[in-house]
Amino acid sequence: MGWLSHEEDCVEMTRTRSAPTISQVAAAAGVSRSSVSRAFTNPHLLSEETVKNVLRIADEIGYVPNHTARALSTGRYANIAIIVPDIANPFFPPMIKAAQEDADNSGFCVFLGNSNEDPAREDQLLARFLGQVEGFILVSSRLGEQRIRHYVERCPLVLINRDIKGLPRVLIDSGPGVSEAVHHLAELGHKSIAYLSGPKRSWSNTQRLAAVKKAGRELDLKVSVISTTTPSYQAAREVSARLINTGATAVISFDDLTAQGVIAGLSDHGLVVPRDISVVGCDDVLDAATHPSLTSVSSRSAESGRTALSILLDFLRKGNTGDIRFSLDTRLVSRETTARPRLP
Amino acid sequence: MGWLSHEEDCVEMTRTRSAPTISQVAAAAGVSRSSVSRAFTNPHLLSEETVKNVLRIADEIGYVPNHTARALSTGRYANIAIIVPDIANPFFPPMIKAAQEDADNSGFCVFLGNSNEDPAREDQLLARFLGQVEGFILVSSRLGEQRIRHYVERCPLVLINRDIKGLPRVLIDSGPGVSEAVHHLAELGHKSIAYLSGPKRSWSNTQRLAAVKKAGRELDLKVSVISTTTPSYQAAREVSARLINTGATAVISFDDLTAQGVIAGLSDHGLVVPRDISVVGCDDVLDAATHPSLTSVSSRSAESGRTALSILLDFLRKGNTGDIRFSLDTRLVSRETTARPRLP
DNA sequence: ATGATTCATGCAACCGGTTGCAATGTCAAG
DNA sequence: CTTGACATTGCAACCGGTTGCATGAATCAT
Repeated sequence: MGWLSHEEDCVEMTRTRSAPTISQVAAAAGVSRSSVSRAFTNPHLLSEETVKNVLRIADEIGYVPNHTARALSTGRYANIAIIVPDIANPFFPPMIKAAQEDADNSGFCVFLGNSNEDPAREDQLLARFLGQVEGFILVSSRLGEQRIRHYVERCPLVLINRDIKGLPRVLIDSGPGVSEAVHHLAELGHKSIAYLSGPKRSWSNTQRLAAVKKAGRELDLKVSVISTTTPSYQAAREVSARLINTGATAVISFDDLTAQGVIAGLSDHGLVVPRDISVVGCDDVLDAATHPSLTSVSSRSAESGRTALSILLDFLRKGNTGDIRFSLDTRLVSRETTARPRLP
Repeated sequence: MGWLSHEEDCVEMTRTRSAPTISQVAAAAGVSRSSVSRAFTNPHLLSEETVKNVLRIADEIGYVPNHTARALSTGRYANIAIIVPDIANPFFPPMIKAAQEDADNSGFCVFLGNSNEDPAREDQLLARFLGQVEGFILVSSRLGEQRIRHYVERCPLVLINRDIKGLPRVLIDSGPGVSEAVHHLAELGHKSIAYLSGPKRSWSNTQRLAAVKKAGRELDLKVSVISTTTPSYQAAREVSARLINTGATAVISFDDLTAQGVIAGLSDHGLVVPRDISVVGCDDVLDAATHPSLTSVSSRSAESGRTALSILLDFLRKGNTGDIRFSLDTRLVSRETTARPRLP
């Protein structure tokens, strides 16, 4: 490991040759800059011959229209930004990937911002992107509503998993899936379950907690709630004692990561999943790739990205608005971490 | 699920108010545009009083310098682009996250491109970003060497996991880590191990296979090689019978995903990891987040991102560099899926 | 032949900043 | 009282495109 220098064949990175400009093409082709411009953007305004000629020369010189200059004069940046709390959280990549792919197909480039769950950083990112994008997708934003509204005045913006009236938003509604999970547990014979809570201020957490409580009430189950400091694997692992003390025979955890933490924590106390305790995750980011494979509430993360992007592009094209609130429901994916409770 | 419209409180997204410009600030402050510009970029050229005054007025009006306009006139875009084959592959997000974070701290915005393993798409992305970035990080590029060199002439570029002479590149060398894994198994007392192979033509697979064989030879272990059709969880799960037939008491698998498949497959045959068979993964994308937590060869994906970024920024600041080939070695992260073999 | 249309192209202003250079003012040294 | 050095500020050109309007030529109807 280290820095190696090869003297042989030092092609290396030299100072970058500056790109050919529209003027150079114009000069070489013997036409005005306008004509070159039009050859690229409005060829129907020019004679076929001129267009062909200009394009040929441009190609020879290696000219490519400068995105930035074009953006400045037209105001159409052909860029959008996606800001997420944590790229490394497996919940987000499928979403980013889907949105990015669709943006790409519409000729848009996408900026990616990682707020690290920090509102100040998120704010800074927004500000930095503001002058060079046509729109934002803000995922699970931690930013205050006032700040968000501030940015909306300047630039179109679509929220994912944040519910603010009047702003276009896509919400993954854990309700149905979580409710289904509770029913699933009840059917297996569980009487007492626990919910391992995520970040207090998170919209998803609120949703999930409410759904667990509601379904628990309807089915006459005992529902205990356990909180962690942060929704991490380690934090979840460490609350297992409290979890066991509740007497619950099944746990629904805020997300898949914490669910895995729970499984490890239970194991630390000699308990085996699902024999001794059943565990359900949320988001289904692991597919079936763990053993035992995790029963989880599917999150449709990719679809949310696609949907948000299409709302954004629709707005950019048609100016259409209205109070858009798109809700994606979820369902339970039943796998190997849930089973009948042990007989007492 | 579906589109809901609330008539009440339709704040909605209205046509965007255009941002205040430098001229407006200049007028309001009674100074020239140059002075406003300098108040933001070279305050030391102005009297303290003027600076204070301009900034105050700018703040009142809500003026923020336009990134695009600035980029056009200075040529400093303060943007870079990262292009990866597949965002959803858990190997990449930590890398992207690390690079993005450092870029952020240096005032750079980052574009993210997803080539979907498709050279043509990758080429298109490069072209599209070209006019608005100061540099590229190209990860596991699938592009032909000629095309890459073509772009390097136009714009600084750093490669990750692609070895082209003369271009700055960061390579993750699985050799040491895999070798360490073999030693680890040998120390535990294993005499016969297996390598579950990944894609035949993959550079990483070749490297890993070679390292296993070499270390096995040195330590006088029996090494069996098992191939799968594709390196998926399911495929790995399905070869467990063949695996068991080799008589190996430990397996090193191409990556973490297939390692998990192996664990599940062994379980299908009533074997428990690590009691009956030890398993080692590669890339360490799961952290400790599974149970039992996976012993794996760390890939240092985040570090590779950080390193590539710092090479790029160094170049942007200081200019010329030599032929940089930065190699990151790997090491074994020993966790819970490896143990002494059962006594025969 | 003539005025009206249409087509192809160029001119010049503009997008919103930055920056080299010149102009003006201030102050201290000679 | 000059003179020169230095600090402040404005002027105007420039970055690389786009686009409304004007121009001139060719086509067409009358």
